[in-house]
Amino acid sequence: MPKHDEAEMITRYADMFSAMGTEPRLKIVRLLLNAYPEGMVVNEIGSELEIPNSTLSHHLDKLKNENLVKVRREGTYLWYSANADTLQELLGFLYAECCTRNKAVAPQKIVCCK
Amino acid sequence: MPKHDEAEMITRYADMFSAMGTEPRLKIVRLLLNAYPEGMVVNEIGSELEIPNSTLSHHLDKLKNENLVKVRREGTYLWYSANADTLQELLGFLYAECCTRNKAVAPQKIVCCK
DNA sequence: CATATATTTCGGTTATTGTAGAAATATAAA
DNA sequence: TTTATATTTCTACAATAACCGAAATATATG
Repeated sequence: MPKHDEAEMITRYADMFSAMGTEPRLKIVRLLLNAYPEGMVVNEIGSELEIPNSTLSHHLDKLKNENLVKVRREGTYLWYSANADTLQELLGFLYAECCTRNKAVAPQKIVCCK
Repeated sequence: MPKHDEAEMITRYADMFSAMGTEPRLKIVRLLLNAYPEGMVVNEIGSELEIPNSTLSHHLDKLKNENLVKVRREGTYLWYSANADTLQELLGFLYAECCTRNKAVAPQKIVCCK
């Protein structure tokens, strides 16, 4: 991989981790994974997690910027859902770093026997 | 799981993600995974990544606080190494969220065929 | 003990982020 | 068009975090 591409890659994954690196946002992602693949309406997320509208909108925006969630409009409502492709990338990155590229963690400790 | 334990768990994983959620720190973790299990001396990390001493010390402290790295002293030198147990936990958490507890991502997309 | 090297702590600045009330926009329905 | 509901944007503030030079501390060695 060319050097600047790798640098961009690191930046991108760092930004993804950062987006998940806050209690409210990690809760949002978990909630949306539970509701996968349909997702949830903003208002439902907000009342479930007790986050004010403007704050929630800000967090959703951050997650959307990192492609960790998707949005679709259905009439008046915006449905947010987890973006499985990006989560797969993130998980794949971490797995590769820990288990493949280096042998720090044994794959079977992740995949089975838990 | 009792409710407050789950809340603490979320906070803990959010903090871990946050610790990895910065370009210099993600680079440090990658570097230490490459050097696993021996690890690297602070100065070597700093010159490899071109991070000033005081800044590096600050980042290492954050990673240490989240147990993502370990330190041991050997004479004058401090050897930092990746903490495989914690990385395994983090990877396991993400895997469980995406692949087990919910079925957003298929396990085989992570483990093989990459 | 004096000196040298490794690493952290201190101090301060700047930048970023989380938070949320109030106002604005978007869509639907009456 | 008016009204109602959903969601975002605006604005501002407080808190946190990144950054790094300089000074302090720790350990080894002459």
